[in-house]
Amino acid sequence: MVGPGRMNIADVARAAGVSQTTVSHTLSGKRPVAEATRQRILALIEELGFRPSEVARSLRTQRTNTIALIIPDIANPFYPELARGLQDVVDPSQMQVFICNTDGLAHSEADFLDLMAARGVDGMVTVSFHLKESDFDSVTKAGIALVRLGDYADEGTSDTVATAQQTGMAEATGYLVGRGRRRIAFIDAPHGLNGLGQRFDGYCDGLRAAGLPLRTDYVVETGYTRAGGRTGMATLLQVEPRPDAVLCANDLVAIGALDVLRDARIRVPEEMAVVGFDDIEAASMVSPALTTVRNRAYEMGRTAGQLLISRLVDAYDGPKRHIVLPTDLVSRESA
Amino acid sequence: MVGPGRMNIADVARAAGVSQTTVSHTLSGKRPVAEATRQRILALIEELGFRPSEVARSLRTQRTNTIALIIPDIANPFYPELARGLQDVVDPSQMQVFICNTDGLAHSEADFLDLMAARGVDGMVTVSFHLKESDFDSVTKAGIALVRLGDYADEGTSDTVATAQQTGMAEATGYLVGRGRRRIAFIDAPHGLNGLGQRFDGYCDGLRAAGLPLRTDYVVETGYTRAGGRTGMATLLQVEPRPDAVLCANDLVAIGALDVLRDARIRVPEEMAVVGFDDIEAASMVSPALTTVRNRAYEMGRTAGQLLISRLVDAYDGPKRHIVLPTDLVSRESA
DNA sequence: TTGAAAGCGCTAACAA
DNA sequence: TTGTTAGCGCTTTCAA
Repeated sequence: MVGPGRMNIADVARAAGVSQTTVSHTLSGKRPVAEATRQRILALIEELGFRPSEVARSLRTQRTNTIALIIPDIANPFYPELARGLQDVVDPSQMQVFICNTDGLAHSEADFLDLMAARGVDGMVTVSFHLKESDFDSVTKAGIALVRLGDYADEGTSDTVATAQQTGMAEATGYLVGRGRRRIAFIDAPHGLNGLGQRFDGYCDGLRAAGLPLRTDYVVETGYTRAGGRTGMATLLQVEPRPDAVLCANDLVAIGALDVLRDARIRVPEEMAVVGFDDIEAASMVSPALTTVRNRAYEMGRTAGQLLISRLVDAYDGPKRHIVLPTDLVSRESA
Repeated sequence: MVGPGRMNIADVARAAGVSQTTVSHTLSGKRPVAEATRQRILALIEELGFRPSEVARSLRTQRTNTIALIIPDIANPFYPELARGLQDVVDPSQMQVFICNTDGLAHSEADFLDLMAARGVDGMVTVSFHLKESDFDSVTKAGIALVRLGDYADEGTSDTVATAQQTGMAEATGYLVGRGRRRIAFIDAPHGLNGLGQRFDGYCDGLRAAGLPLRTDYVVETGYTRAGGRTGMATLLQVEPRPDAVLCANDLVAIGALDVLRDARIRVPEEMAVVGFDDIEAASMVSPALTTVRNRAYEMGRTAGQLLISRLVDAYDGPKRHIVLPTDLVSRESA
């Protein structure tokens, strides 16, 4: 009540003339408390402004009601949506979310896994480029619920949420073919990382379905960024014959590509169709508005949260679940 | 080592044939440990994969090394940048950040303050619309370091970081006047909330400095969103004589305004100049690229983090600091 | 309907 | 250089 630290349950108990046990049960409702006592304690709690320490509670119960969201970068426009989806779903259970930015670094991804386990989070949601199945062993062994996001070959050992990226990109390719495009290029992001080849594979599928050849000079590999898109498009403009359409690894890349096309006064979509991937908020803001493959970030976050909640709150203990969210083509102006 | 829970410091001590104290000091370095013992313990820790429980440590030390970032909505493009700035600064001190979305609801703002205090966070960074000075009493009384973001009249009682919004908007107004605009409108967001009138005040200042009258039919009030910008601009297009420039409460609103202008085939900036506020990432992506007043989200986050670190790590205990970040006009195509 | 007491896993004062 | 022990603030078993 006074003193340096906050007031604790003992202070309340003393003031109410009962034991800590009774105060605890008044708060938790896990055992009946005489109505008069209950009211007295509640009034006192209100008056004193007492809130039990979550830290102490966590130590005792071995539950922290926290979740770690381990992602490359919250400032990348895809992830805030995802984070919000997760938070909205876990919020009613009074669970708080730690957000960890790995910047896609292998070292950092592994470190956060460790750090968050040491913090005693009840669950983790991860988007990782470098971690292998076995890197999660200590996490699952510690009883931490895990949901991995993205595409993984080794689906057996944790819940996963993925997007049908390959199908989505194949559809987008087909869409361009249907619009009469034949010289379809692809601006890709670095491969060799978890699940990132899927978009490229979808592009190949789409070409194959249309009986078009895969031209290696129509495929350029850059970064995930707008700057990458600029570089990639600049490169493609050197190729003869010039492509009449380009699929991009994500929207940021596509927006970079649009920059170059605008400067070069190449009309979109007449001379060059552009298709992105993700449907970040900015996709609808640029002009021409970006035609893109919708990758439901918010839905991914929600779904991951639901998988977590089912285990942490509803005590689901069945087999691992592997959810694949559909994409859909958002047809705007750029293609 | 086995059993249901994780291994603890006692397991390590037993395996090494020393006391917990020695293990603890080997980890913390707070007291010398014989080199041979130290090596043995370190090797054992490595081998067993032991990490001390942060929860137990927090209970003992009364420090959690966590910070709460309480904001309206992480999915609003201004806040991810801010969050990242904060995280980058506190990360080296091994501090983790809880992100809380209030959606600008008074109820929710107050709840998170309470909840995060109960979680024992060492610091808080808040962006609130509704909270008054006194609402933070229990937080500061609990010894939690506090940084409030935005503009406040009651600067005395916590560290604050603000943007020179009023000046920035006045400058933007002057910029338009300098370009020959005389019929300058303003699309505003709801007032009556902390600091939100500053942008409007800056607009008034700018008009006054140029000797232009404030026309009430040139000021429309909508929401903070792109949709709000659409509504606002649609309203302004009804006014006679039609404005030749419009300042917007933020970039999202400005982008909404651009939507309407594009549909109405009104040329920007020739027939109507548009200026936003914030310089979110999308501002440079739209076309015409948005001229806007830069509100350094990342810098705000960084600065807030530095203020926190100075108190939490460097034990600064001097007077409250009130930092005002300058804005600058980012001149692009829309004005 | 209530209380006493143990213990979650650490850290740090005190003792040797 | 190391160990013993108390205790952070709760929850929960056991007992009454």
